[in-house]
Amino acid sequence: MAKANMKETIKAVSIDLFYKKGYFASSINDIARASGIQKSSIYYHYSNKEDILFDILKTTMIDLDANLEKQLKGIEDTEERMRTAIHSHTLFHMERQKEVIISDSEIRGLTVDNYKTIIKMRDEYDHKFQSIIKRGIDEGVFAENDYKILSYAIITMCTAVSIWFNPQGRLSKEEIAQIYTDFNLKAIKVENFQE
Amino acid sequence: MAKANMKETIKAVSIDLFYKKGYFASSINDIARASGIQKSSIYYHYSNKEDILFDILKTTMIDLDANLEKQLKGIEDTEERMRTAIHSHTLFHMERQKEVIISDSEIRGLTVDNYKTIIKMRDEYDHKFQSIIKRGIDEGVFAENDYKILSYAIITMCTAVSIWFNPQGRLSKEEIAQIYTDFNLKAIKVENFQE
DNA sequence: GTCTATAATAAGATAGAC
DNA sequence: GTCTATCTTATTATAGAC
Repeated sequence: MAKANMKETIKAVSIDLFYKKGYFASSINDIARASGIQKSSIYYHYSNKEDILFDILKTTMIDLDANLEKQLKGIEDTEERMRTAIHSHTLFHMERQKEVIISDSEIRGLTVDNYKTIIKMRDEYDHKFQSIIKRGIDEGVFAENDYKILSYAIITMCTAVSIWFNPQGRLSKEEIAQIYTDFNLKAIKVENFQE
Repeated sequence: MAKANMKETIKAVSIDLFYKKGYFASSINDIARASGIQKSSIYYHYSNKEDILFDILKTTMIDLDANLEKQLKGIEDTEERMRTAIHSHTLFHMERQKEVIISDSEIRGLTVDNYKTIIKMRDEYDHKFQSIIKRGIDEGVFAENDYKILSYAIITMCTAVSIWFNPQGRLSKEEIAQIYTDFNLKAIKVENFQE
């Protein structure tokens, strides 16, 4: 943590603190000390505490969405798009564990305008999952069901991997993402040869 | 909110505030004003702020577990036990929406001993799901898979219903619990007549 | 770009009267 | 069981020097 880019240092340190202690329990002083500067110096880089939180939440959402778009690019088949979306979402929530946990637990720390910005980005992201599920049901590859409820169910399950995932655990990120993808695909697909 | 039982009033008011604003963002003063008393009077009923949080988290875990045990009582068949466990867990997370959201987002507000108490209760509860899944796999009713990962996946999905559930929404609690139960059962069952 | 010093406020908690 | 008054400390944020 040299002084190469202090703003990035402050951000990285804040991600660490907000993840461990929570946003409200972390003070500007905590962030300053962990960054190796005085608390007043924080205000040269960020206009206030909320600004740091907003920066974290915004870049996380941008990266999450960019990640999804990149993975989906060129894939046409609906089932394959669903597999890819679930896999990419799950993997991201293990790769960026700290930031996504902050994103999910600290949105209340934002004032109205910033809050609306993040919620809007999130809604647009969620909508992409809903479109795929809806199309799958229309095409008859996915079983008839309430596509909104299905999207909430799948997204929240794959988001929550960030809560229990342990980088030192038995299974690799890739293995877990694969189990999650198979699990959800099996649950939404039409059953072919059944009773 | 009469003065029938001020301790219960304080608790109910705190559930409301912690749910809306978060534990750290809610002050003793906020709780006092919403309860209709002065902030010093809070300390007659609770020894400190954390004590209120702990009371909420503890009773929620006790009720959650009691609810599961009550529903499972007398059911022997593994698939039926799994259905019941998922259904009861999901329903509880809609019935007690505010408290479970606090439980999931504010455990960090507890000091070490209290934290350990809640985590232990939670682990014991989770273990009951793991046992059912493990037995189902051993019996050949559920598909071969990592039973721990499956338990995390299912529990976190059904827990997260509390985040998006809207009491004024299109579907009833019962309908949602049914969709969730069917979804997860389909995902873990062995496929019988497949390719 | 970072420092020291300080303002302004709000927090959790206690003492003691009624 | 609830009140008023107060202690102590921590917080976010700003002013101005270097």
